[in-house]
Amino acid sequence: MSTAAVADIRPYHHGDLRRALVDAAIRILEREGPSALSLRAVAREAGVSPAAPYHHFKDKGELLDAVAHVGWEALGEGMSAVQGEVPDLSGLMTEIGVAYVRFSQDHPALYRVMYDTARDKDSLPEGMQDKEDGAYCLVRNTFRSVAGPDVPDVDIELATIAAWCAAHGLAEMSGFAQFGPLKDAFGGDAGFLRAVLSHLGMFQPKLVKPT
Amino acid sequence: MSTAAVADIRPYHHGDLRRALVDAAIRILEREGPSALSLRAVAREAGVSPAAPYHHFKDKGELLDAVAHVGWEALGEGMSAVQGEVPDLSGLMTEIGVAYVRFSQDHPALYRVMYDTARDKDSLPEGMQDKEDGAYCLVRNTFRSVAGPDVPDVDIELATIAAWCAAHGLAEMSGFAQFGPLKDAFGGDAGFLRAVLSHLGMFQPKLVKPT
DNA sequence: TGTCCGATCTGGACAGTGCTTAGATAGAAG
DNA sequence: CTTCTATCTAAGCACTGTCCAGATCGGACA
Repeated sequence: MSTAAVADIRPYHHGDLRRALVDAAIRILEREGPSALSLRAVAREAGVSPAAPYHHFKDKGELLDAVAHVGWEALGEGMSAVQGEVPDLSGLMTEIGVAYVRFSQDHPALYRVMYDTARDKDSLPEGMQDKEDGAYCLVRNTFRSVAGPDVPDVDIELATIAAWCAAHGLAEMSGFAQFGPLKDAFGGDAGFLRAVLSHLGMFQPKLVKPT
Repeated sequence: MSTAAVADIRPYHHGDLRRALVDAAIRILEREGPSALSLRAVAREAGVSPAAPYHHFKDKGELLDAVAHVGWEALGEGMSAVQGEVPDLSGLMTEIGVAYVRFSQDHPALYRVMYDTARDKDSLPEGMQDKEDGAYCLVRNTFRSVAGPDVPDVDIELATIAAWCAAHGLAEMSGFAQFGPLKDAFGGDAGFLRAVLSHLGMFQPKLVKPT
């Protein structure tokens, strides 16, 4: 009878359940963390039977893949956003690193899923190196711009890998906020974070090509 | 009747079940990976009822803590072992980093558990900074030896954190071996690994105190 | 317009999980 | 030899991922 409700997203079979499930999963992730993310809970959150997801995803892993993909897109956008805000190229890499770690702090559960699903497949996350606008490409292109044209590609790739490893390690460690030396390091302004990043040679363009 | 069997570790109630459970867990971890590590599977592997572990560990998490602790001890030993093998202090940090990544490659499942159990507690892994011989202390002390006495403690700490983050990030990435640029990077000799480490300023003592 | 088809969703079931409780067992202490 | 206490088992609860038979409904085709 009340089919006229404003946002009663339940017209026929469900409209776009696949999308709704991914959204529901992210909602649970942000609200209760990764340990609460069961397939049944997602179905419950979306107001659907426990077996419904299986008509859109092969299994739970495939749902998580879709969730992770959304995460990679968001991370890529967050990293791209700082590009116009920094005047000198010298500080750009550092700010991209800050944006990366910030994302992992703002969406810790999502960030975890992004790497966990990839780990189960023994391959780098798909969304990470998507097309031209993937987050990985962004870093590599930035290195390419910062470095002179005389720097060979292999060094650019090496630098990108090193920077990515450092940022990822930093992001993981930032979760352990109670630890003495790391306390207050990742909260508030990113001063300490920038200090650690500056200790990592990769984020100083002059070190792109070490002797 | 056959109580005279050589290694029939089942004398009374079980002897030392706690230890046996941790060993069984690690065995499962190395054989089938983290996803197969259920408490019931551990009990099965140890030849004991599913409820038996609860007399030695509050819950599954506490068992994993014990497993992780064994892992941290092994990692610390692995990192310490290279100390006598490198003549110059300059290369020592790099070799410690290599030892760290190597451990994560040799025991990927155990390595994952070591960080996962810590993450649930929002604090750095306990075993990591144990006593004087913890792995973290080893790195800090090495930095202390490499750097001159004029380098303040805060910079040593900063360098240790940065190095740890970089090594951890590298260890995590080394699992994604299928990725183009990383392919062959972590296998065989550690040449590529050393190259990436050298790109990370932290592993070059001269960079301990950046301007 | 009416009928059927195929995609979508439900209800129920199965094995496996973490964990609890009540009771059995056996080593040690009296 | 009895008793006590730590250890272990059996049975069961709520939950999970996954599959299956059947219900439902939108759209295509007549």
